Amino acid sequence: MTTIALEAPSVAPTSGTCCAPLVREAADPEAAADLARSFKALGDPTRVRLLSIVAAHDGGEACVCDLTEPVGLSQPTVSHHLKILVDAGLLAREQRGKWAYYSVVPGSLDRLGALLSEAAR
Amino acid sequence: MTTIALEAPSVAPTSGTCCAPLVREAADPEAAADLARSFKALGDPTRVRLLSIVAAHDGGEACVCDLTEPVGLSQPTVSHHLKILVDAGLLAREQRGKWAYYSVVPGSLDRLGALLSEAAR
DNA sequence: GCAATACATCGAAGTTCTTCGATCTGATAC
DNA sequence: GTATCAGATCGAAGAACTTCGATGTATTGC
Repeated sequence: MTTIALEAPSVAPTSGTCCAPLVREAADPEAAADLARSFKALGDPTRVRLLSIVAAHDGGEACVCDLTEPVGLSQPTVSHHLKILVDAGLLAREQRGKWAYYSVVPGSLDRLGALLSEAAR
Repeated sequence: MTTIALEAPSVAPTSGTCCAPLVREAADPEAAADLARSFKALGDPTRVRLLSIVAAHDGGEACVCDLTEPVGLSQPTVSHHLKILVDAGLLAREQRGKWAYYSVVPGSLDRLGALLSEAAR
């Protein structure tokens, strides 16, 4: 029998749930919703690119003005996507002066990846 | 500098791309779209639950009739979600008699998880 | 104080997604 | 053959998402 314990994100700052089963018996709806929220944040090409660009940027951080041109979208749209990534716990935002610096939350992608790999066993 | 090579899914049956960078320099749009497609399939609570239930089911497979009641949705809706999971390369479909049996594609979740974990380094 | 810059927030328009009932396709059984 | 059952496919209705220009909010600089 496939007994796979997939932890809930805990990636999301607001998420209190932890260690909920994904593929144990029948993944309770709440844990499934938590997981889906995290994956939905990665389910848009623009957001994957933003994550990528931020991670590859000097110092591992970038401000909005660094990001609008590479993805070819307006500033409000980029801000919107960044907010979604922050809410998902994948990016961190730090205001310094009039700039907002975004960086990848250490371990956040790793944690999501571990959930999937663990689920596959 | 954060130099993260994130391979393209290759999880999707139709996907020909492989070994595209996610967070190397600025994730090319095509690779980002490929990745986003895979994650979008996991970006819905119902689909996470379906995946979970299938994996936890006896023999690691289940037919549609086993799935409608647990998720509390109509048969067309469940079929629709299953198709999305199959298209994403996460589930396999096998017709036996008048039943269609769905099972988790071995290694598919693992592969996605590895992409994320690798991207986190 | 005022002007300018960086960014967030606010509608609104267009698109996509989720869901359903109704219908169609195959396979089994008679 | 016909009836029945499992499941896919087909619109359609409603919700959610993506995107934008316009506006609001801080912060810097004069």
